[in-house]
Amino acid sequence: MLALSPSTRDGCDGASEFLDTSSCGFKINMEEDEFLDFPDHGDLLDIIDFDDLFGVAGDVLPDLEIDPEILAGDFSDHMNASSTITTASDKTDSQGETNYKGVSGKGEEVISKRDDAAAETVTYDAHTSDRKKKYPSSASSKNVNRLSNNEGKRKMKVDWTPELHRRFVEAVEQLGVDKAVPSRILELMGVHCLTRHNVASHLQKYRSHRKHLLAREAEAANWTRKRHIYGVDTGGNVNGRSKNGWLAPAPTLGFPPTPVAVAPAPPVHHHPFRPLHVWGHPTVDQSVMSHMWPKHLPPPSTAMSNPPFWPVSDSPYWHPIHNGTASYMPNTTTVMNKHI
DNA sequence: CGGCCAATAT
DNA sequence: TATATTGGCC
Repeated sequence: MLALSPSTRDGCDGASEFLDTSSCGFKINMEEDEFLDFPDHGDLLDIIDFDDLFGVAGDVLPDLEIDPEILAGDFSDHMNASSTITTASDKTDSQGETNYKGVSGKGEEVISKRDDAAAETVTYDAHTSDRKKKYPSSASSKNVNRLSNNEGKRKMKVDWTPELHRRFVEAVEQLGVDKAVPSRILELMGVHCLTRHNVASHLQKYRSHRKHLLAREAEAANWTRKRHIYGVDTGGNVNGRSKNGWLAPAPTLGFPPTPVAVAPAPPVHHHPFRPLHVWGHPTVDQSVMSHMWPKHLPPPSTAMSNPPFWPVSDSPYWHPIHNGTASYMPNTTTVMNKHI
């Protein structure tokens, strides 16, 4: 816990300062500290700022099946502690993606998933902020925390927090998925803490996920189509591939055409919520969403549209972005269901 | 510099 | 065991 780093310099500090504030939201975990672990206790909780989360969450909650109790009960406790957290403060600044809260909406995550919460929350670490100050200036932004035991092994593990990832995605979008290269991305992101390698790897992963998603999407489309054509239903097939919740209609991408999505998958049925993860979309989606639902600030199902999540297990934040260059067509994503 | 593969840690 | 992230190599 104390590893915060009095010195705070990993190389990150200086660098990202000017970026925008948000940049700093990321954090790095110390090697493997226990920080992340959320014991049941709630140490983390203390750290975390549910406040923000919940604040917004309110909207979402209703949709979700979260137990209010839990939230209320546990959280309240934390809250006090959370005072420090400034989670939102720092990062929220960004375009207003305040969706973090939305996250909480997920509900499940909050409670059980430590990953997300942890990640995010931790990210902002109260301590850090505290001591470091959240100014955009330098400190705050470290994605990387180095944990050095006394020894000084500063291994930093980059935590690709939602924020960070978001930035990453933005950059990629701007560049165009095809053209996005590590160095550029890095520049765009403005986060100097990261190394080319880091980005490259992430990029790789990102691409990979994207590919998967697209593939999945296509597949789904085909199936649906087939079904439609043949009039046969696949029955419960549902393709057994669902690692975690792949089949679940991702908010992000959902099925494209899905003409008849209705009867497709029996097995999955309508569970309260599919898997627990979420698929957040970084930016684009949001934009899109906004367009779609201009009236209400909060989109219909906010629950899904939260970017805050993590790579909990599958494809949390990886979403398909087409090149952001000019088109924001969510083609795949977003909107597909409308016609249903 | 960019990408991929392999290794390691969680 | 699966996944995420890092490091190294081409």
